[in-house]
Amino acid sequence: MSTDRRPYRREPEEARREALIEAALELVAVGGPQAATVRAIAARAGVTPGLIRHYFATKEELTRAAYRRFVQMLTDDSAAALSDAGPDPTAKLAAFVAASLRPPVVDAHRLGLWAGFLNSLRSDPEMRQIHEQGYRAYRDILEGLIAALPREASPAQCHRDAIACNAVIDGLWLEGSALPQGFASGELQAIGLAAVSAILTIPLKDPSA
Amino acid sequence: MSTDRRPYRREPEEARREALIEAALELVAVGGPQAATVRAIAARAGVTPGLIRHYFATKEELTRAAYRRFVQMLTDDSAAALSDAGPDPTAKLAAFVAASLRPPVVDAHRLGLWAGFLNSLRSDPEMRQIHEQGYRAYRDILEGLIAALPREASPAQCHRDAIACNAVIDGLWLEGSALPQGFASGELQAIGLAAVSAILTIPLKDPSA
DNA sequence: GCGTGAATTATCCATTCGTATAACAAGACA
DNA sequence: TGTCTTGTTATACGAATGGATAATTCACGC
Repeated sequence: MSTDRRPYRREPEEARREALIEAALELVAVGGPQAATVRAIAARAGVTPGLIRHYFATKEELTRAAYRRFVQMLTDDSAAALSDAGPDPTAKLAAFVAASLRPPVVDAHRLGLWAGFLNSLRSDPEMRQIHEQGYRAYRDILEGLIAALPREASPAQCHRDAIACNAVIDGLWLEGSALPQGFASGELQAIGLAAVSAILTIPLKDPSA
Repeated sequence: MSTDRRPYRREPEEARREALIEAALELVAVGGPQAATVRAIAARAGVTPGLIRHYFATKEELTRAAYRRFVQMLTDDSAAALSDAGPDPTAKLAAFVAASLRPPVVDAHRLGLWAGFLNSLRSDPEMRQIHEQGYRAYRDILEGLIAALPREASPAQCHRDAIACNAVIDGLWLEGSALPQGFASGELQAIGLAAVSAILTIPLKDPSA
């Protein structure tokens, strides 16, 4: 009597890793880290729990891979917004700000992911390294855009302005993601562009207008 | 033969509840929600795990009580800053902004707490209610301060300005808490005050200067 | 076609989780 | 001093956790 064993298909390594990472991200986004158990991840990826250990030595390693992919996702979205804009520095900055304040960047799931991973940063140095790398990259892009603007400002002033603009964007992102129905369509972008314009004393045209 | 049972002292109900809530908050702040197990909370509060169920019907109830206390803490700090300032609206707003951008409001533990509770908000409606209550209170205070400023601005404009200023504060709070060594002493407050001044087109004096 | 290596499943294990319940002792009141 | 209430500890239980290992079956090279 052959026992009825679950049928399966062999998949290339990259596809399986990707599916597991994707499943882990979805679970963390919705239910926090404690929802992303080995069994839940496997179920969502359509495999059995044991397979995870075949691709990742430990659950922590899968978590790190998932976080790496999350950070990558963030920077990819930023880069996409930049390449879509024209060569004008002012237009580039406006496009960057606006893209950061609408979906898919503004999204409850992303906020959940971000919060879910946050406390892992304290305990795991490797996670912290992944994090800081992504954060610096984002702020450097913003500082570069600000420095390229046609205005009189010292490098130190540009640095301070970048911090402030980054804060506006982060704060609006936070609130827009946490209370999705709290803002009208386009409201976040309009407020963000106006605030950045005020901080930099340079008018920014809404690229979507 | 009397077994050597752990000696103990009876405490008033409020003290015990408080100690358990405090222990739960500390654990969430440092290690995230998954660190706040019933056993860990009891150990940190200096009692045995069973006692928790004597004061809280379920762990979820303890979690809610802890979150309630956390939100209370936030609003208390804001209120304290307001009462310390003089009657001048401009000075009040400056004090409010500055207080929100220095310890103990800016603090890695607070950020950890906030993130730790965030994903519980989606699943638990009662938690969400506690949350929204606190959030509205905070933003209403800010909007009231802005509306009282000596300047020409419609209520709608005040509302938009409040959102933007709130975003700046939240964003700076976020970054200052996440990277404690990333900013010089007073830098966050200076940047925040400058940004709020620019958004509201009204000069704000640094209250600490 | 057919072995053969490896991807995948199945099963098991020790630990820890939240919760339930019983035993005990501390302190108030007589 | 003695009794009674109840705050507190101790112990146990079932479920779920991450991890380890053995059993299988898919798919590719020959």
